[in-house]
Amino acid sequence: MPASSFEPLTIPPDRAYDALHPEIRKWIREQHWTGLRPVQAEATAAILGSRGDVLIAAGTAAGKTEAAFLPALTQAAGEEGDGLSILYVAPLKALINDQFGRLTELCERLELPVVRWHGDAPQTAKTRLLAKPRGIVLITPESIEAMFVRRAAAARALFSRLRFIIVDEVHAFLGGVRGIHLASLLRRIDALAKAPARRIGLSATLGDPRMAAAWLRPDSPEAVRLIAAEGGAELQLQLRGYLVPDERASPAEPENGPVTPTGLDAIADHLFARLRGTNNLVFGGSRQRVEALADRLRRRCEREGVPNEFFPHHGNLSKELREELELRLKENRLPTTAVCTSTLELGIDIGSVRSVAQVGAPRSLAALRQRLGRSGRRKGTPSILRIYVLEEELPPDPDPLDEMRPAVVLAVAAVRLLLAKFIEPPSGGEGVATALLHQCLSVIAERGGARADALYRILCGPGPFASVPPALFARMLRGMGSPEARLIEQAPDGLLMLGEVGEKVVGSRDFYALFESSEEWRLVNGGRALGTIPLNNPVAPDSLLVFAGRRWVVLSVDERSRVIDVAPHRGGSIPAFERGSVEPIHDRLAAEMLAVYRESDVPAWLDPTAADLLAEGRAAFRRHNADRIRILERGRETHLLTWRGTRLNGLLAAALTRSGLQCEAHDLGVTAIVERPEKDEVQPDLLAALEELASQPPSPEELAARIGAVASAKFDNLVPDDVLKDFWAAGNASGIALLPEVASSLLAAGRSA
DNA sequence: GACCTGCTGCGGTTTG
Repeated sequence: MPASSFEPLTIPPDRAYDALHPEIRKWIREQHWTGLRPVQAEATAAILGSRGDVLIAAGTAAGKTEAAFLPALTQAAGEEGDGLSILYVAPLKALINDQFGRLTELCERLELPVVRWHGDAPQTAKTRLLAKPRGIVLITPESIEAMFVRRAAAARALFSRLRFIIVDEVHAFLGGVRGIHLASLLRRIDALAKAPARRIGLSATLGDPRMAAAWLRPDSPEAVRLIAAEGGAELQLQLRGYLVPDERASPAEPENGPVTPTGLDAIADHLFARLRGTNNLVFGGSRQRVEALADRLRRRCEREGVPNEFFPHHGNLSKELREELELRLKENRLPTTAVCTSTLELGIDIGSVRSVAQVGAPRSLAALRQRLGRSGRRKGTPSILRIYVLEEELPPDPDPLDEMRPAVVLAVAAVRLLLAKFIEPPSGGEGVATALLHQCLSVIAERGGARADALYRILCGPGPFASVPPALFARMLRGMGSPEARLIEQAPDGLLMLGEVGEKVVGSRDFYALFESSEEWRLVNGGRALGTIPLNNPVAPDSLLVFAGRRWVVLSVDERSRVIDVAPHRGGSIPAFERGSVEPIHDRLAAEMLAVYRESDVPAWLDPTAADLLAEGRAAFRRHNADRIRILERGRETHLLTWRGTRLNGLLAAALTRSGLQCEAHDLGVTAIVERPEKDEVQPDLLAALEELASQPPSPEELAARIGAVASAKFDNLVPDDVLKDFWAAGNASGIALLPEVASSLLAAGRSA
């Protein structure tokens, strides 16, 4: 972002403190702060010394919230009613509650009301605010949506004079349907106001700040002032490898038998030895593995006769159990290790931890960074990261891909990119159609009716729907108004109103959030809620479960209320949580894996087993000549080594179905399964398919028509089929355009004889 | 062979 696009600051950062409200300066002195941190001084200068938007990107402990609020409150102080001064938007209710606690005292002194506005927040404060709207509201995107749909008049009264919109954890809104939703809501808030409010974004460290700036202010991202701070803690790092027996080779466990011993036992032993006595986070990768690890660690404590200090934390555990653990970490009185999924990644206040462990190779550098940021936050203490990777013992006639030890190589590649400070850009494309349909219904509900041209103008200017052409928009509206859909209907004067089905959709409690939620069973022990498991998980009385780090026997199952009553038990099987797809890896991480295979240096941060596995993988890579040859045959299967990320491999696999091939995408590329393995050549149709792909690639529309499952987001089933395919085609066009190049390089590199 | 996030308004009852 060129500095020349800004007007000069009227306040230099070293004078920022003096520009703050006298009452705030007094408050700062009472906190015994030695002064403003650099990020806070810069942000104060930018917010009080200019009129533009500001993006603050810094690590977890840099004091970002104060950097935004101290100057914003300085301007809001003394403002009288008829509208809010500051709207703060956060992705989590817990974050809103944290900030509320930190702001109340200061706002009281400034005589500014501050109100929490989310589903669990007290109603009385909301009602009081509506009587005299002023001050600060802390809110979730879904509650903004609800306000537009249910209390349009209140929305106008609250938002018409806003000075600032502060968005916390901006990185959590980039590249997802929830971010599209919020961006659209911010646009609609601006439309209510006499003058658009300034926007302040708070974010973790970003790979490319320009993308966050474009999200924050789509019509002039170049004018968003960026304030960035690098976290500088020393990093202590180890990658540990574990070789486990091939579980497919061993006979199946009898039902209700003991939990299969795996490499997790060895990992649990190491975690027990290293983490006991301090606070730590262990990221397990899946809820099932979190449960398995926490269970092993707890039993380990029992065996040693010491108090348990290892507890699970994931999205299926009840709020009570999770908050108990969060409080125990924050209070820091008893040593505590949370074994978690990504639940403890975002900025809930749990204090600093001694170390972070990652079980399984990291697949996202953005997430790895965020996780690592949880340790080494105090001055002079290092960040400690341990990565544990499992590989299976090879069968007598192994597959070349297994021989290449991809898990260990992926972990090495991820650490190299971590050290190179690479962070992947947000992935985009999905959910645009769902969000646009949803916002059309929402605007019609807000206004009690709207003309098509007004809808287009309100929603499709600069922002998440900017690239939607009027003709496609019109087709979507026509589809929504069709006799089968009945989402909307047109009055004789042309006004679009909600139709019979539209009324039902908008009236549902399920309308406000744009992400899916499945119905789940509640697990209860003696009246105490333990958490939930998905509905598709079959359980019956006498079934055994491992949940919340303990073993349970099912006492009763109540179909109607979806409650499972359980009691503690010794023995059990691990619940099979809902299975989805794998977490995608980025092109750059796949390319780094190739670099790791090609080179021969062994990083000092590998333990002996990891070093052996890396050497084994590299030897297999050379043996298969995989640097030169990218088409590897093995019986029925032909591996195409693309060294590309998950998204492109998925498109390649889909494109090859055009020639009748069955393909599977994975981390090293795509595997085609051919019909007649007795032929000792590559099936001519695979080579022909690649040649055709190189010379005559499918158009995005053609590929969209071929793919059955383009519907993935919440309201996609309400979007007309042909319209949905056009949105999919538009979202994937850039990836599809790369297919000829990928096909050509596969062919040029050659194939195994 | 994945994870996470959120939720109105009304009428009734209870409580300070």
